[in-house]
Amino acid sequence: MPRTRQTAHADHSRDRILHAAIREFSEHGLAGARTSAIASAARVNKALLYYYFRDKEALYAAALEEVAGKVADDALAVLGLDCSAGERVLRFALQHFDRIFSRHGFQSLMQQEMVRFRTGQSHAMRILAKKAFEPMWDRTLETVGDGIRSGELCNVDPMQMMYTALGANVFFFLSSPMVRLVTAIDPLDPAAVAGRRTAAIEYLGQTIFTDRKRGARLAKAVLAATPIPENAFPERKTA
Amino acid sequence: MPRTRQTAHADHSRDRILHAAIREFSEHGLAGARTSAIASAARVNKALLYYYFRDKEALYAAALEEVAGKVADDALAVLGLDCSAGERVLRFALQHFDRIFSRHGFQSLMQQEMVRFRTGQSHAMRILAKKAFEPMWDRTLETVGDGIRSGELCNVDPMQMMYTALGANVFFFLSSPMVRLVTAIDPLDPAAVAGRRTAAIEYLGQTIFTDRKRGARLAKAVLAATPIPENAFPERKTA
DNA sequence: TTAATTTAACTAACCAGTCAATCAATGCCT
DNA sequence: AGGCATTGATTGACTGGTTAGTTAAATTAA
Repeated sequence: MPRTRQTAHADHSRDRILHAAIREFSEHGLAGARTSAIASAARVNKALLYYYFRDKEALYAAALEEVAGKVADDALAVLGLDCSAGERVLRFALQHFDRIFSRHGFQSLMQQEMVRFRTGQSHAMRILAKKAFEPMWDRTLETVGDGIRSGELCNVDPMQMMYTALGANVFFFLSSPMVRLVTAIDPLDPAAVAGRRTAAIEYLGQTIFTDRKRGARLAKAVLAATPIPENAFPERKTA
Repeated sequence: MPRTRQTAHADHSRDRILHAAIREFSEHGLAGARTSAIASAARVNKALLYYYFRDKEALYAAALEEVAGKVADDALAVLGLDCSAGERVLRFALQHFDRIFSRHGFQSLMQQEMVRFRTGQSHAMRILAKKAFEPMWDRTLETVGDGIRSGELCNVDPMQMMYTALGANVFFFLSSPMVRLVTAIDPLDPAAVAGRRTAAIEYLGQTIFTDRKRGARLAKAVLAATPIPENAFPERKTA
């Protein structure tokens, strides 16, 4: 069907709502988010939210889906790269780090949803799992498996490997507010982030490859080839 | 001041409220928690909450403080044990794992608070940092430093070591709802938890000690000496 | 009696969600 | 071309239910 100028403009509104929602939900959670805040951030009347989305929860689900979709697309692109399995794993971990840094709202949303899901009140998550995480997961295990079979990677349980690799990334950002309060260091200072980024990937390189030298070399190469992305989703100034 | 039977009973009510609050807040967050739900879970009239606590936020702060205090006490006890620095670090990491498992509410509460703090709307956190986390943190760095100086532990940045060790624990539990949906495995099944617990500590033993054999041996010993605790805070049955 | 503890009943504010009305393109008819 | 109905997009004003927080009275222990 042909896009008229009107429906194009409408899409634009819908989009602004969705992105305002991602921000608001990631900062305040489902219960804490205010629909009026979303509307005004999107520069739109509150009733318009209900024109495009059934209710608050549907908007929340749409926000989650948008985020998960982007994450999965990015990840699949990296895992489909034309390089060795080991390098793909390194790039995957690096992308994971960079995403949490540059789009912290995404991570925040997912984390909150995990907690909500755990307490047995989330339906959205099932959809996300099928649509975004399952393909990503399968592809990751496949890649690690390839690496092990070819002898490039150490023969350890791929799942345990992922816990270590991704857990360190998540925890670094998760703990940063507390670390900033307790120590004199600000872990989110650009230099500190860059340092941790390098440390995490080099550490992974030295840990998962059978040939440690090669792992270290690859880690350095991947880091050199991948600049730190801009923070696309900066914290809002506190009023 | 002498404890009368009346004030003892009062403390009991206050205590029930506090623990009901920990549960409710950890499951629903500050905004999602309902004061009436807390009151009825504590088998108490809602007005009593406001007799003991100024308002919802004060109750939330008290819940956080209670949790952080317990965590810090437990941790300091382990770090003060009469054994080698390396063993203390292993025990510390194991205790961290066991705490997240057996008192998931604690972890959930802390995580939510980190997000809240990050968006610049938390005052409670500053108090926690000084009261609970700073002593714990100092003591941990001290212990790792001792281990390095005595040659027992590898000379790596203690902070990076902690990110790896604790991050893996947090991430294992954080990701479990998603893993359960995506794979056929339930990571929270007792056997799976026990497996991950062993893997995490043995991995740490093999990674941070200069003498890997000794690290592996110590890890096994510590695991053997520490039974998995009961889940003191089981998930509520979903209605 | 007195002071600490506990409650039933109430209120004020807030907030998700609705509705009727308006606005702006698009196409149609003559 | 110019009016005119149609359809989609958007809004201001409203409401009903929920929930944090209050109050004044009742209960209990010492």
